[in-house]
Amino acid sequence: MTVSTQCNFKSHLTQLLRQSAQKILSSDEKLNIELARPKQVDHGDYSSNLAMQLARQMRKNPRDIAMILIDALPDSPFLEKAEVAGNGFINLFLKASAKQQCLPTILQQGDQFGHNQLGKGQKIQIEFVSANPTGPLHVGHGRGAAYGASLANIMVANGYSVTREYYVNDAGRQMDILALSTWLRYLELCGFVFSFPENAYQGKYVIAMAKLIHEAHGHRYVHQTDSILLALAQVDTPLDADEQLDRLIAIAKETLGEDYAYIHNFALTEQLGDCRNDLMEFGVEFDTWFSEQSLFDSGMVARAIQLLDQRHALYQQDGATWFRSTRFGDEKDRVVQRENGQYTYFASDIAYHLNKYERQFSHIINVWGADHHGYIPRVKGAVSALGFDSEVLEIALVQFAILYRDGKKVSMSTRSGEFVSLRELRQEVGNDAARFFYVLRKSDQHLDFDLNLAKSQSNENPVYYVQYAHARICSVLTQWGEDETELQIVDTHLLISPAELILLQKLIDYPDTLEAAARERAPHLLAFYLKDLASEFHSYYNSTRFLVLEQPLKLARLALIAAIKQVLANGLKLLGVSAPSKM
RNA sequence: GUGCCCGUAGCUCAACCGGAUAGAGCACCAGCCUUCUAAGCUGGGGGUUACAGGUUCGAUUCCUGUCGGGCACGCCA
Repeated sequence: MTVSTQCNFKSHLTQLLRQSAQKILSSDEKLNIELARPKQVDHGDYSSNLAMQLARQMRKNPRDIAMILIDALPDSPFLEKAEVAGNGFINLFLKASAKQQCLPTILQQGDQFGHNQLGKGQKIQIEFVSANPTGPLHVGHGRGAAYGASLANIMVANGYSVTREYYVNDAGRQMDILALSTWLRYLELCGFVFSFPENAYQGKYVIAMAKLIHEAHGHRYVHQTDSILLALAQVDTPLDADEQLDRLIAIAKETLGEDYAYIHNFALTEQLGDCRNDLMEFGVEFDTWFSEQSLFDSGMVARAIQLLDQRHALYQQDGATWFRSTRFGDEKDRVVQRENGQYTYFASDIAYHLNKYERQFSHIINVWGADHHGYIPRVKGAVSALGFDSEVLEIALVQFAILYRDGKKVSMSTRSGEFVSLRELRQEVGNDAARFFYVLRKSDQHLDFDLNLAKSQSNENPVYYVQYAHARICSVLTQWGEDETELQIVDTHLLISPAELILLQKLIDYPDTLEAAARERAPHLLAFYLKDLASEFHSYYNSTRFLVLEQPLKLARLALIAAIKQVLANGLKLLGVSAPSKM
């Protein structure tokens, strides 16, 4: 790959420094040369601390080393000058012509500009959202969705072959509680009176499902209600609330017989469909919806546990089967099969990860809510115990979004039905604002989501700032009225004002930013970049007129803003945000 | 109590795996529309990076301790 095809000056200059260092150092050791973009313009376009790093082993003054390195730099058509500064920084200045020649490249590459082959087509899996299908997605899930979807797009742009996956917890107790809740609401609709259990699902959507069943099938699923009504009436029992609920579930299963599966399946299908639809509208799509139940049906869970047993990672105690996760750094061992013979959630998760590894991904990224961090050692431990490289598995923790309404924290609980749904949020602030807002901070930081602010006049939302820059450029190009493809071949050497050179450099930074966002699994870097680029553009817009009389100057400037438009659109696309041509 | 994450301007957040004078936005103050979209721009004030030590040429970043906040510590999922 040549410099001009990607405007990749960073790697070009790194190569120059490496060659220079190799001339000086006789030994052929590995050099970690990192070029930084200095904050101040008089520190050059790129700077290196290489001389300081070498100071100790060479036993020389960093400044002296820097001088030697600069003298040994190979010739480059792009390098204007190299200076020693500060304690021994090497500051590198690009020629204006080097920056200018990138414009045609950007315009010709279009929506591919910034993309690279870092991933070399390696298969990578990103599993995200994976919320229990027991109710609507809430704003916390929204963050995981926005993060995962953006990260997936970014990885694709970096040359990875990405599988987006949603793990559907369709096998556990939570689903039973949903089925029970639905049936009880249904019984209410059929005229039965009782107090609905507090720890069952309270949401209105449960009543809506019950209504659908009632409308379609009348009283068909009432069956014999004596035992359930009796159980519901038994307030004063020695059982605690959870045990009560389990008892109700058992009664429901017994009473409904084969019809229990219908209610269960109906609720699952309904909620999963709602979830899928919600995400699709949010611009979040998956390649695979992986069913937990399928792991049981296919015997995968039994096979995984058996495999652990063969590797002597299990033992029996108190009637249960335990996994020796303490061997792998966990605080305590974990049960995989209960005294009653039932597998735990952890058991199916082990099977799921066995399945993931058997699919041979080079990287497996699990996007989890930060409340699951305690779960990491046991899952990684299980992976190691199965004989796989646990480094392949990465856990990206996403902190929850904390909602604020009228300056007060909104408490959220799915059970009580007191939460703000993702759908509600999207309707109120729009998909674009929600997507951008979600990735506007580091994923492992708490996100304070001020509903009033998000709902209020949108000019306070940074997404509009970026979109506005795009729309302004579109407007100018429309008024120019000529064919944009002409701009791919214009002479750009007239772009020499400070603002123009800053903008050119900013555009050149885009591929580096995209690479860093992938390497660090950090979409927020892209969001911040876009804000910066938009800021530089708005400033330029106010200081410089584009549609001037001089043809060459006009074309050069139009080429510049057309390239800015392209990069803004490319970045927004990766974040799942639209790039409007009018606002 | 134990473990993990975090603590940066009044508020919300950055800071490119240890670099140069710690940066934006919001809010506040003062300016800019007969010229390509004012959802914009220009300028200004605002900091002992929670605190105390340590490591080194150099620390917001790494180590130790203290204080403060979040989360997790089930034969739940």
